[in-house]
Amino acid sequence: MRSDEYFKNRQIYSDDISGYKLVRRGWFAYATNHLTEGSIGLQDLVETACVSPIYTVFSCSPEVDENFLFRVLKSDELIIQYGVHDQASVDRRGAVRYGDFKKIEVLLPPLKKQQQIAEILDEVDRQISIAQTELRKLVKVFRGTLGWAMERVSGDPRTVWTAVEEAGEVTLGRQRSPEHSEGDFMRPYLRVANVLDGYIDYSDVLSMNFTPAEQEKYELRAGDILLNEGQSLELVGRSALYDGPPGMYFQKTLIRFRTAKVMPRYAQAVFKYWLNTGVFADASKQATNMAHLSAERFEAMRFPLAVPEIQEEVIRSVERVGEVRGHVTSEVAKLKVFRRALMADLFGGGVSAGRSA
DNA sequence: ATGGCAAGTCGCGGTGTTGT
DNA sequence: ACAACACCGCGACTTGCCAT
Repeated sequence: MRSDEYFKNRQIYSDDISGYKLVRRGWFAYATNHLTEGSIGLQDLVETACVSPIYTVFSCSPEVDENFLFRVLKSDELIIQYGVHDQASVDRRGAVRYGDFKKIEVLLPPLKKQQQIAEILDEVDRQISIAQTELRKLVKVFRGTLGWAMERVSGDPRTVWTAVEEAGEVTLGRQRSPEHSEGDFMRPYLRVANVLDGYIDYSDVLSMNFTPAEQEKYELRAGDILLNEGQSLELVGRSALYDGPPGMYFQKTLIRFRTAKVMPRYAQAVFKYWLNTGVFADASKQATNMAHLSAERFEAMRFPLAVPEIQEEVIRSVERVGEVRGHVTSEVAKLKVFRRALMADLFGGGVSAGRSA
């Protein structure tokens, strides 16, 4: 994409671009020292573009469909190949010289077949992007629904307003420190990176040592709500309900809210509403490069104790939207699997082997 | 000892320049 | 033109000082 679109309000490229390389429409360019990260592209925006001299520029021969080749060059399989040819230098990353790059072998079906494959992949990608647009709309619907539900809460005369600390128990997690990085009681713990908007991501869980006494204090129970204590202003207060098994702990960048007075899912909806409407942002303190909602300020926030019937109403309306969201999300996941299977076929499919570049 | 938060580190997606 | 080397800005995450 264009540099000035990617970097809004600042110029990244040199003032003098006379040394830049030209890339015609249909040509490829890859960042010589970042190829292992998949930094390769097909120029299809304008007749002629230019890139920093660090890029290697090439075009393909007439028996190769560039859209097809682009898909292949971007595939996981080839990105692994790039790693093999990467020559690391002192710096963070090495480079893949064109001399090595051009020797990488790829399966090359007849031109007609290449075009078919590229079309199918285009279609799958289009479907994925439609579903993702749908998801974005649902996020708005969700906001609206939640806002409406919370109005019901504040409009109900039976709702009692109380401090967060009265509505439940607020605890900060255990701080990380080198002395806890090993020991006899290594236990998994959650941190900011795991607590996303409304759900917990377990794909990267770290562990540290928790003594039995600490385990008692920091163990999570189903129904606990975890909130981000500090981060950028928009992310402070992002929360999710913990519904996993015992044996999981949490770190100090998270605040735990444990309640017996209201339904946990209702409480999480309230926190989500606070996140949406900037209530958390207002309560946080912005330091030089990080915002913090302290446990103290959180405890003092005014929490609406709605009657059970209204709580259930909030949970139901939020869940209805959540269900549709779940369907679309799994649709996207399926399309991605389908796409991967197609690519895998291409690499294990035993079509005649050829060479490109 | 606890917890608030300033400041540091590191990864990532980018960028250049210099010597041969 | 290529190979090697070097840096930037930002955000995510960690460290550890300091006040209570």
